Amino acid sequence: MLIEEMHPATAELRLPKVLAALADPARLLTVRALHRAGESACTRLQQAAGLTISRSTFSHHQRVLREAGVIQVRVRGSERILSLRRDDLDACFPGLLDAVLGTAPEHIGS
Amino acid sequence: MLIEEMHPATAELRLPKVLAALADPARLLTVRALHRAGESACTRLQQAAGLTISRSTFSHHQRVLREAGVIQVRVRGSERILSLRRDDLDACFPGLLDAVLGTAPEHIGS
DNA sequence: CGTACTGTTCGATGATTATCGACGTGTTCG
DNA sequence: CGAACACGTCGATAATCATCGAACAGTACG
Repeated sequence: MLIEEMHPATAELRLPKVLAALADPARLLTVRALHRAGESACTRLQQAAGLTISRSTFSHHQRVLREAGVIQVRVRGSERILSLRRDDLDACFPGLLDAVLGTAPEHIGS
Repeated sequence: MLIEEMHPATAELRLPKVLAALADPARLLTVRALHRAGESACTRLQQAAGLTISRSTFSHHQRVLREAGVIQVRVRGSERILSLRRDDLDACFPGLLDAVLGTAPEHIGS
């Protein structure tokens, strides 16, 4: 059974949903790691982000980011390659992603 | 009984907490209305933001914004005057507030 | 003092969410 | 084909959260 990967159109992006997606520490680290890596498969990205959560939890976070329009997923073989929707985010929320990516580490952690 | 109003220091501001505070539609509208008004008391601000929620709920939102470091509260007579902590936010998260305030209305609503 | 106004605090409640393990599905490779 | 790998989905659980009304506290004003 092929399940269509949900990717909201650019015009459908909503700020509260994007902010909620970025507000979770695990997802925020994921996005920042994804920015450094350019693009990456799930397991590799989870390691790059330094997340020790279970795979099912990471899958959940990946879904939240995708449904908010923050990341994009494409399939390559048995892997899912994740990448930032940089252009779409910049078009809808100019400066937001840059602000999130540019924030100093001391203002990220607890 | 004087209750100390909780205002985190600038160095204590954390991005996930700020994003979570801004992620709620009511709070997002509040912040944007506060930007337009400059500063405002609770009831007036709630009206300016077009929020039809109860006063206790608005009080809750105001607390979340304050504890995240997004807004500032000072007492004037029987009123509480709310204002944005613009300089502190700009210092910790350059461009973030501008992005949130500058987002077009069609990407705010549902 | 008593009334009106402004706003907070206190449960209570229903909704959302982060997390996990178990299982299923598609892919690659021997 | 069969094993190993990469992920997603399901159901459950515990925690967090948005919301409300009722009660409370401080201020202004007659």
